[in-house]
Amino acid sequence: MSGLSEIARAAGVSISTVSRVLNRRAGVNEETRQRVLSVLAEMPYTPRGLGALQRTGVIGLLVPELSNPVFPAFAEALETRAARLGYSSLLCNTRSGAPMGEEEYVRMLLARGVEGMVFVSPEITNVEVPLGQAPRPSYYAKLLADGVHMVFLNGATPALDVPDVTVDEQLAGYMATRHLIELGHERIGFVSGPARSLPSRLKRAGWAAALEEDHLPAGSEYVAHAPFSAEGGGQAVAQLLDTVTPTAVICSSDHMALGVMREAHQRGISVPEQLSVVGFDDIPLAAYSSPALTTLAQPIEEMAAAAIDELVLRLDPDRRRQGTDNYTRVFRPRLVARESSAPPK
Amino acid sequence: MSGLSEIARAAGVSISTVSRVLNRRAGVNEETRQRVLSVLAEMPYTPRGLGALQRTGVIGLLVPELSNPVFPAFAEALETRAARLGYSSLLCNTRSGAPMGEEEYVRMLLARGVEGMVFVSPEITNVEVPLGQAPRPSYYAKLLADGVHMVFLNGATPALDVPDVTVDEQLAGYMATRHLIELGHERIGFVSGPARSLPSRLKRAGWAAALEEDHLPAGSEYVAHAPFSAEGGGQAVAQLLDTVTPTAVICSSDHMALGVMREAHQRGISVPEQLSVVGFDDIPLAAYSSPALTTLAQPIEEMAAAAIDELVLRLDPDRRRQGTDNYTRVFRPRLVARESSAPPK
DNA sequence: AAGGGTCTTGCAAGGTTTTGCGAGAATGTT
DNA sequence: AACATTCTCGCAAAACCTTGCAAGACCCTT
Repeated sequence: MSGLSEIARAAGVSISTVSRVLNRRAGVNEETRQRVLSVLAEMPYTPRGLGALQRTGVIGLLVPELSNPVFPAFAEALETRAARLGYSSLLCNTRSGAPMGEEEYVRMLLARGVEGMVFVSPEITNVEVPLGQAPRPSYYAKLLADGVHMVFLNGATPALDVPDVTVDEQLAGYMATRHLIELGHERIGFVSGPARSLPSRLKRAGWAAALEEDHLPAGSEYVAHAPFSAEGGGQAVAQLLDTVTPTAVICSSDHMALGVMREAHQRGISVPEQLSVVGFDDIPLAAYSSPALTTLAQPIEEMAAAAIDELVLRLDPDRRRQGTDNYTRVFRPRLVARESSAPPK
Repeated sequence: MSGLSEIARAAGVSISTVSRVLNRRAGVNEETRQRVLSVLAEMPYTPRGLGALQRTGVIGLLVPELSNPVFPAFAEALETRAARLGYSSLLCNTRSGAPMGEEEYVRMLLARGVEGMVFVSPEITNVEVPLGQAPRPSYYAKLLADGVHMVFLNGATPALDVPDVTVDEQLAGYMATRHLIELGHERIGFVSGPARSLPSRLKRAGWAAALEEDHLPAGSEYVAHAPFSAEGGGQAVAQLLDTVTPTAVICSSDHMALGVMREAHQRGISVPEQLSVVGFDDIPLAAYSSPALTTLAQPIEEMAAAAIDELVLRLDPDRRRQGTDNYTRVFRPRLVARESSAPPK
């Protein structure tokens, strides 16, 4: 949240020059312009006095993609809740195009005068860092230091004092696996998202814990990594079917689970008779696949409400939380047993 | 494009009062507030600071909802194309909450300094106006007069000189029905969206035309209206199955078609053996249902590219289209025959 | 009817951004 | 080398927005 004067000082130019750069006016040397722009990249410009409506009633929502239906579902739930509290939402798809990363979108939103933002499955969860350790704080720390209000949804990190709302991924992995074990399965694969994804690693931990309780195999040969997509799910399950021939798999997302079921269908493997499939998310369409998908539901509405409420609490000067301490809410996933899981033949 | 002082003068209040209204501060009489707001509706407020930023590189995307996966798909395609041309996108879900209508979102986007916008299936298509007649121009005309750049995607109206990109809905209805006729079906129902929806009415016209060519029944008893949702599809097909017992149905959207297939499944009616189903949109998940959905594909990528290119053409002063004449591009839908359609038993 | 309280609104001070203007630097011309 | 032209960029004034404060209006109580 830097005004014109801070940026001018950092760039070693006058306020006027910064103003000219921002307004794309002529009369600024290209070299100077670049210097100002690079400073601007470091400290996002948020007009303060003029035009900078402090209470704009607008918040930003950042989702990583739109093709997995869980993100539109979260977006809609967040928007609905925000609208009820008098805020309108600007939605940004951070992986929409190569040139724009999450960071650039944040800067753009700040310049557009959003009061705060909700990050859904933020970039910060994609890190090659052992479980338990804290990843590099990256630019979120800077935003935080600048007093930008934000909330993480399904993507916390202990390194940052940001309120976060998440579903218990590890418990989800455990519950899904437990469900399959109780049905009598003994070879249970994990169709996982990329290895760098923290949620996938947490789910795997839960999966392994459940299996080890019953002395069932939980080695890495039972885990196949692939991108978060239906195609990825198909690829990953193909790999498992070609090697360890599981009788059941759990998946990192419903979206991947749909790919799994399609691959099974194409191979003539019937679900659930020959292969049980458990998804994760409970996207609205999960009930509409056939067989209807057994899945671990994230309480999307409740989580969205919690995230928005927490953000608004910090936005609203009247009811601003006293100690803005690290606020974490963990939601329990809920098993929704439908048709895609059954005892093995 | 008015500053605070113009608005204050127009509303007959002081600048301070307008400022307070804009910032939602307490201490303004409700009556006064409404007066200011109504003036604000007439002359949108654009603070010098932001409004002066002529080339913000930001465009707005307005979609009616997010639960039907076709809209996220369009949004992502639009964003990707825009990003490639150096524009970042702000996405708004106009039906996210009761209080915010499309119109308010437009105003908000304008105040946030967007350069132009793409309306996907805009409100204007929801009108109780006979086919061929022009609906009331509504507030779009005012935007147009103010020089706001916009493009309609799947929602044109001849009354407005706005470039538009659409799929040929009537042809889609015709092609879907033709496909089923050629398979040998004779009782073909139409699971339609609400009667006020122009696209649904166009599809119905195509459906009726195909049926009448072969002297097959095309009466209103073969048409069931329901909201655009999976639940709606289920309700509508239930109504048809209880009355005219069609051997095949076409649907206003894939989303509805999924509901149709679920309802059939629950009634023990097998698809496609006992009921053929043809959807519309070719959402990414259509290939992942089972049976995989036969559908009429909208060329989403191409349409999105056409819409963005047209908008950017008008935005960019260098390559601005000379005669900004009414530009319309109509895309042909494409039949994607998958598993949900087959000859009747 | 007077007094006190609350609500509403404009004024003016204070902070922020834009812009006209001029000085200095860089480049071109004679 | 001297001068003219153009370009850059800061200064300072103007324009603009926010906010504390006080005056006026309205209502209720005494």
